[in-house]
Parts: sequence; structure tokens; C-alpha cells
Amino acid sequence: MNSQAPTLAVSTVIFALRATDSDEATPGTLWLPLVRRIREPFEGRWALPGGPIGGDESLADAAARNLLETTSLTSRYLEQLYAFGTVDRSPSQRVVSIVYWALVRPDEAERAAESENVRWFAADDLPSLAFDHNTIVEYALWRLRNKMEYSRIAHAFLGERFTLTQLREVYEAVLRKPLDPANFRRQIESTKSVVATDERLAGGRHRPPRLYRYNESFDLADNGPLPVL
Amino acid sequence: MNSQAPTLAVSTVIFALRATDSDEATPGTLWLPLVRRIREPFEGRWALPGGPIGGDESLADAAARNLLETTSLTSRYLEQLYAFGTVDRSPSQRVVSIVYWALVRPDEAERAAESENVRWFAADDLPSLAFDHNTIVEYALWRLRNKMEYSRIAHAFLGERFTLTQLREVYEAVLRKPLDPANFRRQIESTKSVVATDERLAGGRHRPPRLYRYNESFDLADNGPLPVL
DNA sequence: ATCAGTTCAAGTCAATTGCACCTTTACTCG
DNA sequence: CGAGTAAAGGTGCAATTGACTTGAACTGAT
Repeated sequence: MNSQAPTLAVSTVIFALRATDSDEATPGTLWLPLVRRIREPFEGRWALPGGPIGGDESLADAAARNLLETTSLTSRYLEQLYAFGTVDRSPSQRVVSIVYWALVRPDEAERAAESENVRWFAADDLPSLAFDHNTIVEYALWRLRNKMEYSRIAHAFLGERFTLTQLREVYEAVLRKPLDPANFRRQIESTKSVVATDERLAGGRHRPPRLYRYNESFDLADNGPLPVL
Repeated sequence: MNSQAPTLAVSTVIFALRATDSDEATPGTLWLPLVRRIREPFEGRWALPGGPIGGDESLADAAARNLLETTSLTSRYLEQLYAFGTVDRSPSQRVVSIVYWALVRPDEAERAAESENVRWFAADDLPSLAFDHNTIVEYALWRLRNKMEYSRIAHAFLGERFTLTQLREVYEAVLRKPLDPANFRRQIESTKSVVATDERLAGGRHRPPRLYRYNESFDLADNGPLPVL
């Protein structure tokens, strides 16, 4: 029996929407940045960004800091996913990982410049990752898709102003199914989660769509009485 | 800056339904067992049962073991709630608590004999607890009530066989609102989550209700692709 | 043995919601 | 100015929900 105290760490699954490189017309697919491990175990393999928890920071703070340090990313949406702690998830050493998931907007995503040790991957087409990180990403994907249907987190993928078509395309990319534009419009408008501005987006070869913004006084996440992160 | 590694612990919020002592007719209210702290900090105050994680057990195993050791309770339903880790939640020492929540059936609940250091409390009427445990219970209550509406966890409060009225009383006790018996019956039957047996419950001064059992091939919790606990 | 009381069980109906499809409007580009 | 395109708004059907009603089955008391 190994009576050594487990090591505690935080990791983060980051999601962003990016246009598929080859085809500009496709609505966009779900991507996530991974970092290459530079030491054993799993040296050279891709893994979720993460690290230890500082003595003077909360768990969410630690997740955000590790995110910034390893990928230069910041996020407007960060939520705890799950604590993973089976005995065999890391060889030789017992590690308990408290995993967060984050949504970043396109402008924020630009900061995660690809390098030798940071690369974006399509969420549906990942390589074999270090530790149990494939399992973790799968669970995060399930949570994202689940939460997409009963909350308004989709907004965290977009910038300040957006059209309803752009918002719908976020849903379509994450849920991987087409949505009826008319019904989508009605549903979103009925929730009052967005506010119409009097601006419009010109440039397309069609009627210019109205730009919307978030309704600040609207709970996007629906996480109950959780202590503020 | 305190660079000491945080201490890791598991705690569990346990829910059970018990008839209100004074009035046998009331459908039952939500209760949870607490243990009295026998050392500083918060010596003498009531707290959630919990303890350290052994080197050879998973997080859920640790929660179940601590549950058994401190309250003699076992549970058929145990799910991770949240990891709490703000810096100031415990004085003098940095503690990260991975909290589980459990549902126990009436026959299981009997095992938690009240003693000097274990006592049942009504969920809506708790004293001031140790650490941030009041916050934790509040969040667990929110999760329970939330999950009650989209999953079939209510069954975890009942024994092998039960009437639809008993099942409805579970919902009424947890959600704190009366439900129409006829509509409730229709909804439950449409989900196929229960199977009618040909037994009936005799003894009441009325038409004997049919007994039902769980549908084993039905996912009660809807927790996605989480690794099996 | 009959009756009163209680609860199970099944059915009705109106209101609401969700979803598929259709029409009109307003703009850009050639 | 006309063709093309997507926004914006509307219509109707099907499924679901909630309030209510009715009849059946059983126990315990008279």
C-alpha cells in the first residue's frame, strides 16, 4: 500500500471555434490547444495545459494562471469540470487533477501562437494524449454539448457584437447539426439573453444583418449558488 | 506567500428522506447526517463527514470509506459534487476538499445510529457548520433539486419495490411542492424508468397500489462518459 | 352485509410549446 | 435596374403539459 499523499494539480480543457483552414465557407469547427510534454512521463506526447497550485491562489486562479503561462491564453469563461483521481492515471506517481474547462473567443484564441510545443487540434480528431487526457477531453466535450442546450454559454465563443447567424453557427458547430434559422431566432429572442443594437453588418451580398450584444444582466452559465470563482 | 502544498481531503453530503418525527402523516422531509468535530479548528461544531485520501484508493472509494467509517453508512448512489479550494476556507492550513454527494435509502439510513458525535439534521434548517460546509450543502441541495428534474435519481431514495405514490412523495419532499398524482403517473410511465410488478401493497384502508421496481437497463444519473466510479 | 372513506387508475380537454415550412423584406452586386 | 441572397416574420400541425373529472378497488366501521 502506497501511503504517500497524492500530488495535486490543475489542468484545463480549452475550446475555441476556428474556421477550417482549407474551406473558408464551412461554419467552423471546434478546436483546442494542447501542449507538448517536455519531460517524463509521456515526454513528447500532447497534453492538456496544467500545473501545480500555488499556496496563495484559488483553484480557478491556478487554472487561469497555468493557462496563461503555458499557452498565453486568457478566457472569459472558466468552469470547473471534474476532479480525476484514480490511482493508475499517472505512472509511478499518484496525481489528483482538478480539471477546468474554458471557452475563448476568436480574438483571444489568436494569442495562442502555434509553436513547437503548442498546437491547435480539432476536437473530434485528437491524437493519443498523455495520461487519461483523452478521457478528460471526451467528458469536457460531453459537458459542453450538454450545457449548450440549456444555457447561454455559446456567447462566450463570440466577440462583443455578433449576428444571430454567427450565434447560430456556434451552436451548429458545437452540436454538429443544422438548426432552423427562423426557429433559432425565435428561441434566442424569447430568452432575452441578447440585446439588439441599431448597428448592422454590411459587406455581404445580401440584406445586412442586425448586430446583437450580450444581455449583461443575464446568467449565462446557470451554475447555481456556487461561490464566485 | 505560502508555498506549502495544499492538503487534500474528501467530504460527502449525504441525503436521505425520513418521516418528520412529530407527524407521521407528512410525506417526509430531506435529512442529512453530520458529524461533530473532535479537534481544532471548529472543535465541537457539526461538519460533513470526510477525511484524507488513501494511497491505493480512488476519490470515490475514499469518499465511500470515510462515509462508512464516520457514520456507518453505505450508499447506492455516490457522485462527485465539486472541488472546493479557496485559500481561506480553513484557518491556518490550506485544504482542498473534493466533495461527493450521496443518496441513501431508508433501510440504509437506519445504520447511521445517532450518537454524541453523529446526528441527523433537516436539510432546510442547519446550524452554523464548520469551514464552508454550509455553502457546500447549499450547493449540493441545488444540484439535487436540479438533477431531480431531468434524471431519475429519485429512485435512489427508495427500496427495491415501491408504489408510484411513494415515488411521487420523494419528488414532493425534495422539490417542496405538490405534484398532481395523475399527471405524475403519466410522466413516469412514459419514461419506462420503472417496471410494474404484479404485486400490490396491502394494509392501507384503501385500494391497494401496485408495486413497481427500477428498470435496470435505464440510466438513472445521466452523467455522460464519466469513468465508472 | 352494507356503507363511508380513501386512493388508485384512467380519461378528457384546453393551453402551451416545439418544430417544419412558407412568405416577405431589404440589401448588394453586376 | 434586375437577379441573387439571406434576414425577418408568419402559419399550421403535432406533441406535451397541467387542471380537472370519473370510475374502480379496497378497508374499516357501523
